[in-house]
Amino acid sequence: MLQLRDLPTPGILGKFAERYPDADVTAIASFLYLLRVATDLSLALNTCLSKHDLLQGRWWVLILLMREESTTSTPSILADKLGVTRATMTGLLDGLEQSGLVTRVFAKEDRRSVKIQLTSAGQAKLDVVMPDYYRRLRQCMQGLDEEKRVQLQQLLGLINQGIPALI
Amino acid sequence: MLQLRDLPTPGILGKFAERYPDADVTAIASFLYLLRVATDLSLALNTCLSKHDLLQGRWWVLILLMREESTTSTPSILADKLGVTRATMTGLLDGLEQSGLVTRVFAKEDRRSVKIQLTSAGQAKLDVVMPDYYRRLRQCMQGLDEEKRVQLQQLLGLINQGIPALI
DNA sequence: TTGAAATAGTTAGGAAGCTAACTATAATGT
DNA sequence: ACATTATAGTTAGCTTCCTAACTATTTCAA
Repeated sequence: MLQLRDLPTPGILGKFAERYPDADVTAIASFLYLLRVATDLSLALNTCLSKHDLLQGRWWVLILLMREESTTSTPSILADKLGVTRATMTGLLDGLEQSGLVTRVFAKEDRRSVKIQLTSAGQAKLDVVMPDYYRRLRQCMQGLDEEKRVQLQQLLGLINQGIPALI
Repeated sequence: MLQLRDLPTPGILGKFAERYPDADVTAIASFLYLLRVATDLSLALNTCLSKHDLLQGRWWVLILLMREESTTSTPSILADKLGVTRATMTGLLDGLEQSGLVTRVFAKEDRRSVKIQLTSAGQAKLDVVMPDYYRRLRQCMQGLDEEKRVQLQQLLGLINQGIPALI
């Protein structure tokens, strides 16, 4: 995502704002810091997951399956929910199937389709990973009380509304 | 980064919190929403940049060069500032050099080293891209007044302090 | 009812990141 | 002085994402 380690100093922002009058320095600073913190969170999450032989893509697939009453879904639904292409989902499922965490079951009602089923090994994997992840996340966020968490979500909501303007 | 489109509903979070008592539902919701908004911002930024035949990696390199008084740097310094490996930087610079936006100049004082120089075409590219980017970013962030921007940065700072606990 | 269009999943090939190994040069320490 | 170590940059091969093209099946419409 945002690899940039070297966020602009006020001095640099000022210099750029001089050449480019459209620059809104506090908007830029907030935007870059948001991307930076989110990137660091995502990297930390990956580090945490890789201790359990998982990365975000495969981990999310397991969680999406566990959300279902039947612990079952299809590649295309999973792809939509995860925001990846079906081609990418094929690869993720290949990996998970090889590790024995999910199985492909051919559907009878629509022979184009495949059901993806969380295996007991997959559920067992989640039962190890999730408590670890939740414990760490609780610690990570303990600096924000409930009020601040609500505040943060409101501010993020405002930015979210602005995203279409960026495209 | 976070591809997940389908953020957990309160109901799903409750179900998971039942099975995994370590879950802190407001922490999880804030964390996921932060990752989600940041991901959407990053995707939107890429969309904006790709209209100018750039992606984030190469664009940041141009900006880092422009920050320098001499519009000059070296691959390893650029790699450090961008948070990528030197191998990745080699690839980015290959692309930028092919497009004529930077040049490699062999250094006399240390013959292991190469100076990377922003070309006038590179500067011209920035002079087109940056105003567009700044204009869009201003619009995107206009829902937050100065006070809210400060608040956001403070909240992000608190989360940032917690990141080591996640690793 | 059968030809066209839509849908599910996979495969092939490309982009951009990574690590590890390599070459060349410089710095260091005995 | 010269062997060792460190540094600068590149190359090679891996991963994981993407798009586009493909196969198989189902749906729809004249």
